[in-house]
Amino acid sequence: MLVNKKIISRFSQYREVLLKFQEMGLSKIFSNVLGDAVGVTSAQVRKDFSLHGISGNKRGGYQIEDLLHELRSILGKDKVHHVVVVGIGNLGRALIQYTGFDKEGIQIVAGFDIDPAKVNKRNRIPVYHLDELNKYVCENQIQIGVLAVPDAAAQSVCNIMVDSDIKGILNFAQIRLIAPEDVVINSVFLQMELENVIYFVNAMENKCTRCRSS
Amino acid sequence: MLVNKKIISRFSQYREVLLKFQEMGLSKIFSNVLGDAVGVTSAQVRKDFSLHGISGNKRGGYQIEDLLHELRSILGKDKVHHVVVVGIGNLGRALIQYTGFDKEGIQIVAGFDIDPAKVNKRNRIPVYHLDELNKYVCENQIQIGVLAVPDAAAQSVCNIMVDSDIKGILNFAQIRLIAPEDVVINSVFLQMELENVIYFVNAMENKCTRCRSS
DNA sequence: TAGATTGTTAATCGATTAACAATC
DNA sequence: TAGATTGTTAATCGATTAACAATC
Repeated sequence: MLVNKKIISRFSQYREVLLKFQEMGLSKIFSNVLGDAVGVTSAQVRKDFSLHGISGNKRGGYQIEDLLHELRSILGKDKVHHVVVVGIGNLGRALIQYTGFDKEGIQIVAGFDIDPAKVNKRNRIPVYHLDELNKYVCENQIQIGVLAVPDAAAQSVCNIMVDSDIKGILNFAQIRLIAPEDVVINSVFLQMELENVIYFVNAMENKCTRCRSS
Repeated sequence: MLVNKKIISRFSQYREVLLKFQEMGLSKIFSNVLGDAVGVTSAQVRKDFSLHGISGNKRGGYQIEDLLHELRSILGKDKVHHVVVVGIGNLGRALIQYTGFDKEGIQIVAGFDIDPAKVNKRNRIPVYHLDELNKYVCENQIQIGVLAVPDAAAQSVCNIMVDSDIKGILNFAQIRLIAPEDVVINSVFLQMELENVIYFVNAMENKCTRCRSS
């Protein structure tokens, strides 16, 4: 499934800004103000909203409360989302220990690993053996999973997750996962992100050298 | 600085595929074969290469060795890049413990934290106090840093990094960092990536419900 | 009403792709 | 030479933006 990350990232930002405006006591907002705050044009704001069936008043702009209500539901913040983390290596452990997701309605409820030594059911967030994933996911109706296993194991673990009826995977392995059409896969390639920085630092350096010498 | 992530991610993939082809004993490759392997058109491949001054032979395709040589230098793999990690929380610790970067010429050489309790100079990768960042970066001519501190501290730590003459930052804090034009900033918003998955799983579910009911 | 803002259509922009002349 | 592939130009596509009619 192909995802348009940009629009959802804009919605996240609209929401953040609107929450701040609301805190400041404002009740309505115009597309150009919101656009400025987020760094997009007013047309973009209006189009984003209109495509999602959100309408304002021709004269009075948009009601912040209405917008936030719609954004809550668009972004799925109207319910708590339970997430499992599969692969309790350094990254997986970091994710289950991070407590910042909770306030955004994302709750990491369990970890899974193939290594029995990592199993620990008495943690704040329990870690189970991978064999228990299917049962746990079914019983707790989990839809979202984070995949943080080594590259070599990623596809087979992905298959297990898909079989367990997980519908969305945030993948940290450096491979393109293959999954059915109806499963959402979003991959974060950390090494590539770092390589990106290196590439552009290099590129910039070369440009400057050229500038100086010319 | 605005980065075109797509092209560099394609270059990374070209490189991976070419390494495999080379291992299989091939010495030349056509744009359509490489394109197929990476999932892009042959025109894309040729354009990417020609824009970077890489040329092939009208009849004989591209020499794999030449391509790899160019890609090495484009991707900065012709030298080892030293990277520091600032902020040794869960994520920062995961990054300095991860050993997979090394084989790609990326070497994490030190961590920094404001908490004296996290300082430990006898680790495989030593952790110093943030106050020592400036000195360390100058002495070791570090250009690249990973920023993994809490959101509230991110901008001020970013400033410290920029002052120390770090030229590229991989940022994990959920804020838009402000930095001089000549500093490359690449941000990974993990929470947003997870929200993305949630959004599209929701969207897909609604679509299916609608399909079924209609 | 006059003025201002939305909602939407048409124009623009950038990136990708198709097509084909050049040429090995 | 005939055939095949590059390198590049023109066409296409999707996303963003400008512009403006509708209307509060």
